[in-house]
Amino acid sequence: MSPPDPAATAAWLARNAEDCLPAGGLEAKLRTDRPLRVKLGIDPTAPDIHLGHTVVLGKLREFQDLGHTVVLIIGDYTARVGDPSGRSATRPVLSGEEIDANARSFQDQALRVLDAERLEVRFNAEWLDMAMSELFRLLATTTVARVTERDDFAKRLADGSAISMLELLYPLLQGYDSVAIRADVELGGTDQKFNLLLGRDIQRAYGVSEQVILTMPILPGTDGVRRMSKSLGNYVGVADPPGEIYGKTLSIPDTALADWYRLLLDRPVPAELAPRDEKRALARALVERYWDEVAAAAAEAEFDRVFGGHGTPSEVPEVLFAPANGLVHLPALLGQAFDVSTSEARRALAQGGVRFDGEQVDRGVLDVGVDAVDGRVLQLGKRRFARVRIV
RNA sequence: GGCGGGAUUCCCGAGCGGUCAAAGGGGACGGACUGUAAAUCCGUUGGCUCAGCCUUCGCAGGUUCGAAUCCUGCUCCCGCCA
Repeated sequence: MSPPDPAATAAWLARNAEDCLPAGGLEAKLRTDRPLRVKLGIDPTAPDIHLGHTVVLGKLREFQDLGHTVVLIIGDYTARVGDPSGRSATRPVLSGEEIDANARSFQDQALRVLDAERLEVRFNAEWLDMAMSELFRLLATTTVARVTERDDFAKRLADGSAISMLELLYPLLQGYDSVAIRADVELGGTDQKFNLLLGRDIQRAYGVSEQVILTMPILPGTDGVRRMSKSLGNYVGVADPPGEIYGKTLSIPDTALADWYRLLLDRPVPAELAPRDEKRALARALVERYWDEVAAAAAEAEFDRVFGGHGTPSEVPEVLFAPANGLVHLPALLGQAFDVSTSEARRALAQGGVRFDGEQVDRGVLDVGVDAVDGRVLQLGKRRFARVRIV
């Protein structure tokens, strides 16, 4: 990338970003002709990295490849305090060990996208565990009106729902991170726009050079509607096995295809492909990225066999079953094989959702002879398989 | 400090003494269909020794033949006025 032209480089970096503010800011930073410090804050409560994260991580990687330094901030201090934003159950306070383990796991996975060179990992307990006098100084940098401008705060305020003090504080703490590490650029999803901008104000108040903010669009999850997130269960993890990445990708609605192509592969949907192949190509590309070509081809072949050809997977777990007086009680067998309740198993049977070697069990049948099941592949629905071994 | 609102099955949310395992939506699951784990349509969605039985409606008691629904006391949450 030499000799780099700052204007062109800035435009290239911002090409698929939602916002890059202030205008001309990134170009000016690049003109300083030194490695920039590019910040991303992460929350160590949910350690698994999914494709949604990779949109931002991929952008960080571009900065790295241009010679800049990525500073990953692990929000260990804030996690230790616990976020009371509603339903305390969803956000348990984590112990130090858990946070450390999560942070490590996050780093491992992040390295599937990031370059270990030019990477600095910092924990914000390093500077946030401050004296109260210093906290006061931080709090004095901003007003309530300023913070409650934030979209979601404004909305909640308007309809009379709860906002905790700590939530109000979060943007300030995040902004202080930027002061502490002297961030030149901070990345985030579009939902972070307010916090990132506030970071600039706080940096200014501390007499530090203000960061440029760059926000990336939010990747829709496998449901095609809501943002990809672990808690919504609509995510594809970068550490998922090839078959999972492939299958989950094929399950996205067609309407999400364009976003996935643009945000994950940085290219438009190939116009020459048939609708079905557009998605298969995407799924293959993603498996290749996190595994390799061999795994991608294998995942596709496996998928075609199991779902297209209604075959059984090449590898299925085995379940050992001890029949009572020569008969196999199917609800019991299903419960043992797939950890479903008896009632659930009965329902599946009543709905024709149980098969042996692909052959549907007649509805209403609850018991079968040993010979009818031993060594055969039991299937529940489309996705759960187990080879039965009578003992 | 005062006043008011609320806690329901995975989630949201109806219910206001029996017809309630509890409407509706979401999600999930199953079936059909198909180019896919897409879309669409249909069905299911507390547990069990399953035409019956058992356990659920914040917690603990009480009233009643009978309570998610009424009363009392707790616990927690939320808003408003100071």
